Amino acid sequence: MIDNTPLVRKIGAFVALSDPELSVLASLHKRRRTFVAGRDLVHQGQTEQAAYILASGWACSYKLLSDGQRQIVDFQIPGDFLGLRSVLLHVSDHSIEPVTDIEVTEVLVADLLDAFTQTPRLATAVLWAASRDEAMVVEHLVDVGRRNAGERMAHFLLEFGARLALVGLGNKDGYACPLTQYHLADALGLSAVHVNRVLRQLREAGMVTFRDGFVAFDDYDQLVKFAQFDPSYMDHKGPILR
Amino acid sequence: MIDNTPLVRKIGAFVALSDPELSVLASLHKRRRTFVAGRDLVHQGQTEQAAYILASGWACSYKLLSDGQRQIVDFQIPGDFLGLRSVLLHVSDHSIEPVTDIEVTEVLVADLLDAFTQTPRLATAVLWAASRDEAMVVEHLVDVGRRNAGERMAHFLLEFGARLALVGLGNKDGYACPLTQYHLADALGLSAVHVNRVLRQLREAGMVTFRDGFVAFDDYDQLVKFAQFDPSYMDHKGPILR
DNA sequence: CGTCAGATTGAACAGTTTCAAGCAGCGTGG
DNA sequence: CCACGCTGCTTGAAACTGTTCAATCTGACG
Repeated sequence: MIDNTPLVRKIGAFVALSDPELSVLASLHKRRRTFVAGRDLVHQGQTEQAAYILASGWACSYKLLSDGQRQIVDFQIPGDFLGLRSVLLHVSDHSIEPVTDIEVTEVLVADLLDAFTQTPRLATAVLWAASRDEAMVVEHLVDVGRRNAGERMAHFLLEFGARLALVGLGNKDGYACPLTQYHLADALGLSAVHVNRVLRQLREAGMVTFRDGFVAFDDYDQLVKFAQFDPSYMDHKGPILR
Repeated sequence: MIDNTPLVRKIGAFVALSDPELSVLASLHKRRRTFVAGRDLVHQGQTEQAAYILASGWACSYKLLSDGQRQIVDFQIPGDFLGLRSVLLHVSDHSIEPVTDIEVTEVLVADLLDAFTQTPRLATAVLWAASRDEAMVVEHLVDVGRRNAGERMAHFLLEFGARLALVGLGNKDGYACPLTQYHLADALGLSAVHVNRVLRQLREAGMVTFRDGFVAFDDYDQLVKFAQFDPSYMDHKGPILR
């Protein structure tokens, strides 16, 4: 391994990368930048921006309705792309807010597309990464469309635990979670008041406790059952492309 | 133009394709197959299946919960991929049901990935197509998470009109729509009963009429306003890659 | 010490679901 | 040719889930 950035770890899980491929990948990382929590990096409707790879911290992508409501589409954790879709579609269909202070590395689209020419397997890998992101949005849609508030919250907390576990930031006991109840409300399509009540119910039922920036799974198995959580769509058992 | 399949039309809207690229694209189309309405082509959890490109008819992709509820993630119309994500992730995270009888052409993943090696621009184009699909799922998520039943229905019908217009199957007067009220319910996260009521309200308000397999926009502008519909995320003004 | 973001709780209210019933159209088999 | 069963649509009433409004509380920070 030449490099061991979060992106390499993520993509390497799908495609077994050769040394030349690793160096092309490394050359994509341009400027390193930091953004402070709460100050949007990308605004809905913006054009001509760059994409980023999140190195540390949490961010979220969201859409604002004209009546002021917002829907958080997804949260990003280290190793995830920020704004890749925006850049490909040429206009950002969403905004991106750092949930915490974050560090990112900039990726210029032109460089990314050039890299595809040099190592087409990289294109496949990025397509895979995009598919995986889409799968998460899809699961989120199911959450919001067909689960009640309790199941929705439980499922969300479990899913995030699984995602964080993949990058070494959590396990079946729990994880550090910088989200506010307002973030949860906007992500789950609930009111902040109801989020608070639902969290209390789950806590009193002895399943999860979310407090002081930490999610603690008090009874993981019961929670999995309650949420009908099936992590199979997130499984990846080693490189698929050799 | 060597070829004029729905896929070429779709991808050509993003990448200006050269003749060699067109022929690689044409070589992807293998067996032509048909499936009857209601009989799933792909089942959740299935592995090792092929991807398809829809040539005629409508399909939908959905996820089933263990309690029997279902959430329709998206509907596919001619030119759309079926099961591309499943194939990349190696396991299908969803099922696919033909809404009408459909015709598809099979695409073998191996061929697709080979094609990327021969013409990397094709990889970019497919990545773009996947991003566009993801953008639609995202908008769907906003629908379900933050709009009430009336707005949700109105927005959905408008969005579909716009999508169909892109492939010449609809305009601002309306479009042929083979969906049942049950399909709408499962897509919008509502009960079938409520779908019926909401359709009545929209009809009585003089905005849209959905009857006998046809959506008629009675007052397009009013409906756009009511639904807070902003089609900018679907716009594409000619090839982005030259 | 005052302010502000975030969390918490209660009570009234609204939107949506569920249950129940009935109707229309259509294809099938007796 | 008609009765039957099935799918899809329609409507009303009761029940429930989640929202809104309003108030209070806490800890962090300047």
